[in-house]
This record gives sequence, structure tokens and C-alpha cells, in this order.
Amino acid sequence: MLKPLDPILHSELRLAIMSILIGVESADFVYLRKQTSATAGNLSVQIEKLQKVGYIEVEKSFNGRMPRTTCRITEAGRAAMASYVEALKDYLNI
Amino acid sequence: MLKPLDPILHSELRLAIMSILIGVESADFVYLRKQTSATAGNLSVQIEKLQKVGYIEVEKSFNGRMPRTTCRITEAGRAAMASYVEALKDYLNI
DNA sequence: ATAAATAAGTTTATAAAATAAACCAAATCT
DNA sequence: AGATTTGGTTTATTTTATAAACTTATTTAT
Repeated sequence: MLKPLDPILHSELRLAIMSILIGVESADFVYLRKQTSATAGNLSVQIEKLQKVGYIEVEKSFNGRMPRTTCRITEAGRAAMASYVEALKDYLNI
Repeated sequence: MLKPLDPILHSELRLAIMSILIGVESADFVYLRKQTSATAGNLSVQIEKLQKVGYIEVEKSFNGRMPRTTCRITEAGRAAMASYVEALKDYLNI
């Protein structure tokens, strides 16, 4: 029987964000925007959702007076991704 | 760079339907409903969407006077699933 | 020095999707 | 005969994703 898919991760942009963050120490807003080619608004919203459930940590600092948003995946985020991947495999028959 | 994910397939219920149909000759509404535990309304709507894009064929017949909806995957559907799986792999790092 | 364009975001509005609730016709159970 | 269940569809509601508009600061060009 197919398991339910974590609705937070089952979203193209949020999955892309997590996929990028899983491979790096941290990534900032600008980098994520370039890699995903998402609009700033959409990226902002989805980062917030991932943070709210604790899958990523977000650090807002300033570079001079320019804002800088740095994201990194949490242990909970890694675990959620691992379960999501396992669940998806059944759907994809892989 | 991550490829866009087919929005028709990137939906839990539609993916479940396709995942089931890929492994059988055909499946009817009742069977799909049991396997997915979706509501009838939701299942009806999602079957229609998959049919509209040509990923499945739907045959509506009668068993006596009781309606019977039979679904089967098409070649286009198989191809779409294959591409979707390949695209997703990049997101999942597998 | 100042106006115009770009950068880094956030907030609000809109469009699209998923889901649920209501409904219908036929069959079955009491 | 009346109530319940089966196999759906249609319509309404909620949730989600996305885009558009806006803010503050920084460059770039004039």
C-alpha cells in the first residue's frame, strides 16, 4: 500500500530547495534563486514554510545594509527527506 | 540544473493512480478507490485529468445497469512516467 | 547630484489545485 | 416500502502555488 507523501516536501520548489541544501553547508537567498530560477516572492514564501516545520534554519543578517538570508538544512529536514524518498520509491517502482 | 516536474504527475493521487495502472492490464474505479483510499469525488476528478492529457484511457460501460469505469495506462502515459522518474531522481539525489 | 535601474527581500492578491460535501440513479438489505 | 449502500458526477470550499506590487538599499549613468 502506498504511504502518504509529506505535503511539505511534495512541492516542486520546496523539494528543489531541500535538494540543494542537502548537498551544501549552507546557501543564501540569491544562490537558491539562481539555482531554482524561482521568483523572489515564491522563494520567500517556500523558505518560510520549510523553516516553520523545522526542515531548514534561516539566518537573516546584513551585509553592510543589504539583507542576507542564509539557509541550512536541519537534522529533521534530512530525516524528512529520507522518508520522503523512501515513500516515493514505491510510487515510482524504483 | 533541475528539470521542471510534469505538474500532471506531480500530484499524490494522480501519481498513485499511474503507479497502480503501470503494473496492471487495467483497473476499475472501485479497485483504484480501494487501493488509494481516495474519496470518490477526488478520484473521479483526477481520473478525468489524466484522461484529458492522454496518460490513461477510460472506458465507461455498464454491468447490468450499474456503471463501471475501467482505466488503463497509454503509451504516452508510460513515457510521461519514465521522464518524470528521471527528472525526480535529480531532486532526490538517487 | 540626481534620476533610473538593479538587488534582496516581503506582503498581498490571484489563479490553480486538491479535497470535501452534496447530489443522482440503481441496487440491496430490513 | 423505506433505509442503506454502491458507483459515480457535479459543485462548492479550502489550500497551495504563483505572480504582482511594494519597500529599502545600492549601483550606474547623466
